[in-house]
Amino acid sequence: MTLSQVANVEQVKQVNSALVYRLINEQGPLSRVRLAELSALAPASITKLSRQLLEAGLIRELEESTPTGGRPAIALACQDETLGLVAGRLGRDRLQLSLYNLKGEELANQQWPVSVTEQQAVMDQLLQTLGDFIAQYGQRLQRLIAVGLTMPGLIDPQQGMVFYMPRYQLRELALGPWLAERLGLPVYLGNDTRAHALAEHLIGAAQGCHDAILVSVHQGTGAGILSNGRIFLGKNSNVGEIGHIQVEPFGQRCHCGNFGCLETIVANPAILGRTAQLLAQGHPSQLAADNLTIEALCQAAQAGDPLARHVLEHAAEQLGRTLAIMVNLFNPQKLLLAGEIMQCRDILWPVLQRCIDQQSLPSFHQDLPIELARFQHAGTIGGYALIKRALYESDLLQRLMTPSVTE
Amino acid sequence: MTLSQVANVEQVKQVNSALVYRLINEQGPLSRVRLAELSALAPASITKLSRQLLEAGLIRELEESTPTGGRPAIALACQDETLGLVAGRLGRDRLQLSLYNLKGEELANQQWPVSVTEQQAVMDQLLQTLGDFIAQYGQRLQRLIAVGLTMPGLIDPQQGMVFYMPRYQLRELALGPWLAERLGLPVYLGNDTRAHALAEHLIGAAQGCHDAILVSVHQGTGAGILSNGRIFLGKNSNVGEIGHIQVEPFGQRCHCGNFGCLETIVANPAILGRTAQLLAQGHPSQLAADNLTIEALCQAAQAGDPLARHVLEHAAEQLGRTLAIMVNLFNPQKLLLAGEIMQCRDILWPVLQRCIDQQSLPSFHQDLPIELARFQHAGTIGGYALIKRALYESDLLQRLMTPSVTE
DNA sequence: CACACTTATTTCACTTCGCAAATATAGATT
DNA sequence: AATCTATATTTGCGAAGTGAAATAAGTGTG
Repeated sequence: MTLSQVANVEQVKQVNSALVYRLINEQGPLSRVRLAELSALAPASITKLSRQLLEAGLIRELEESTPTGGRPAIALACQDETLGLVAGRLGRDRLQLSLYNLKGEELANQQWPVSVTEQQAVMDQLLQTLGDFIAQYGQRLQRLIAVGLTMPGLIDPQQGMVFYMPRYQLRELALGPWLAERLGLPVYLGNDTRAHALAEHLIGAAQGCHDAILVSVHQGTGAGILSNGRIFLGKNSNVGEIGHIQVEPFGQRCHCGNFGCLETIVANPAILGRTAQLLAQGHPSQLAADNLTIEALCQAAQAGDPLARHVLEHAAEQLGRTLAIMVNLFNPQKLLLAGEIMQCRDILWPVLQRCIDQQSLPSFHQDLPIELARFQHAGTIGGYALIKRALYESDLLQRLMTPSVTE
Repeated sequence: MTLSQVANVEQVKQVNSALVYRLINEQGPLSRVRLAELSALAPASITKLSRQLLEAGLIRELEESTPTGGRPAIALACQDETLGLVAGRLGRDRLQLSLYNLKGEELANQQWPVSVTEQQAVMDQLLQTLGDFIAQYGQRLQRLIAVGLTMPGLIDPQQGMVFYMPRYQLRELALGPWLAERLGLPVYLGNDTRAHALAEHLIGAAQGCHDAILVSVHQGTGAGILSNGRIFLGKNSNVGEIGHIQVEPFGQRCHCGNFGCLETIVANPAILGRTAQLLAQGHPSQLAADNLTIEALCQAAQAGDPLARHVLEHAAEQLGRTLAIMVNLFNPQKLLLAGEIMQCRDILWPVLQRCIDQQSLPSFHQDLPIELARFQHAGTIGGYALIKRALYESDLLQRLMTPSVTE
């Protein structure tokens, strides 16, 4: 049962080079002296570490010298325009792929419908499409370092394994290693909402925020919980499936079998369903029953339509209760919300705020901002975040610094 | 903002010596070879580390030789009978102190009423009592290594600070350092319920269980959440105050100001209050209104008294909902329950089980045992757990291994 | 009883880490 | 041109873990 987190001397270097790399990345171009200050490492160590990062092509020296009294500092910056990655999201009916440089700029993107629903077929299409995409766009970068792939489903990011994704009948499939071997690139897998939260942490609205919660409302409702700068995953790596928290003991039956799950009230289909139902009952509204979309609903609500407002406020009420519980249980510094309905901020926010204020501990909700997420769709940015994190956490970085054995 | 978790070579040793110490502690007497296998360290390293632990008097060599074909192995065991600690709990109206050896055996215990309610007076009484207790019982051990003190209140264990404990008007008080300086011993502080959960993890019902939740129902309701072998504390170190999760939107007013908090239904005073109320309304019961205790309630319930059963089942229903939410949000491997009402296991468990089964994700509640905690009162064992953890996490261990500067 | 055999532990030479101090560097200042 | 100053690098050191070899301490065997 050996819980050995044994440490050895090499790991020290791994941790420190990752730290230096992260500092350069996050705090802009830095001189070696400044790095030494920030990292609390000795200048000599910075010299050694930065040399290796330079040799690996992960950072570069800038030319411009800042005018100080003495020897000009050489600023170190990340080599983040010529290095990049392929990020993908395998959604319920489409596959999106993007090429990012490490800076986070999207250099190319494309998407394809996925009509197959059987395991091997999906795997084949995924591999084929990825291969083609890399062949087509790969040379826009000097070097492609990895592939980050996200999907709505239960994922074990450690093993690169898809535990369960019903849409394509995936079950305990070691997709990561399978792709990695065939593509000749490291492949990182993750749940899309959790990866989205990570993206908010790294380059979005949760920057500098070690404890935050992202709630994303689309077809379902999911959350990504940042705790101490890390995604909280729990025993099975899948904490955040808040859609099936029961909020109405005698509520509607959910497809999961239980009653009154959050997803039966707060999720696009549920919201539209309830709207349609109320319309059919003859409640007055400017909405047309035949072309009901979230977009239309939001516009109507903002225009003052009582039915639209009512539906959204009802959803906000239950979402707010769930948020309040999460605030009590995770004590975050910030709440982020994503999803089409969030454009009705003016309608939703007051309800959410009231719920949280009334239903969570004062010391937990004081100064707790509720904000729009920077990325409103989980998209491919989550895949980018997976790779960025891997660089920061030294496993991928180490791979890039040791000239690989295979090539 | 320097997030520097910079690593240096010394830390490697700290981590490894803590690992070796922990292995010896948890996996019984071990030979050096076996330790090398378990820890994945080289035998040479084990020799060096174990020598230092021996010199510090933290472990000892056993005499008995096991009959193998070759040179007999020297078993290393923890020096856990002659080393010990003082553990205390500062409750709402009393102070309990115990002397434990490192094995966890209680060698002495005593308690005192605390009638003062003002900050300096409590501090003085605490210091005085601790000093006397140590003077009286300290020599039962070869060495007293630390003091572990728990209390119901908001604690910052890192700083040894009491954020907030209304009973004694404590607020942002650096009690740990204050006591440590005067007692000449390291003092560790912690919230009692969280420390209780830690005790369950280290020597109680959650041994070998990296993810578990303890819910304790006494005057209030609190939880200790073990995640990945550590107590989950959140940003302010106080995650687990579940008593103020709203479970009944239109419920009773709670002393915290909100309505329908869990504590207005599930907590000894709430349960007794509701019982009294129903009795007053004339509901038939064998209970006497004038001498209502949890003990009496439980006995009545087990004897089949309908009112007592009803009250307990109602509480279980709300507790179950809360547990289900926590299961969804933390994905534990085990649930532990503590408190006097838990003696009515036969009545409570089925309700809790049903709630969890109906209101949490199947993959999260499959094979999720609900058990009685080993320790039913938060007592002084939490203080013992704080010290034990400090030993395992290398900060206290390191202090014991370097012959201290002060003496 | 001497000898081989087996297993456990220690020793020793080696590499790596980070570190402190000394040294080199490159531009600004005088 | 000499000096100043902040920056970067080199050097030598101590401490970490490691692997191989040496040593220790028993058991079995002829």
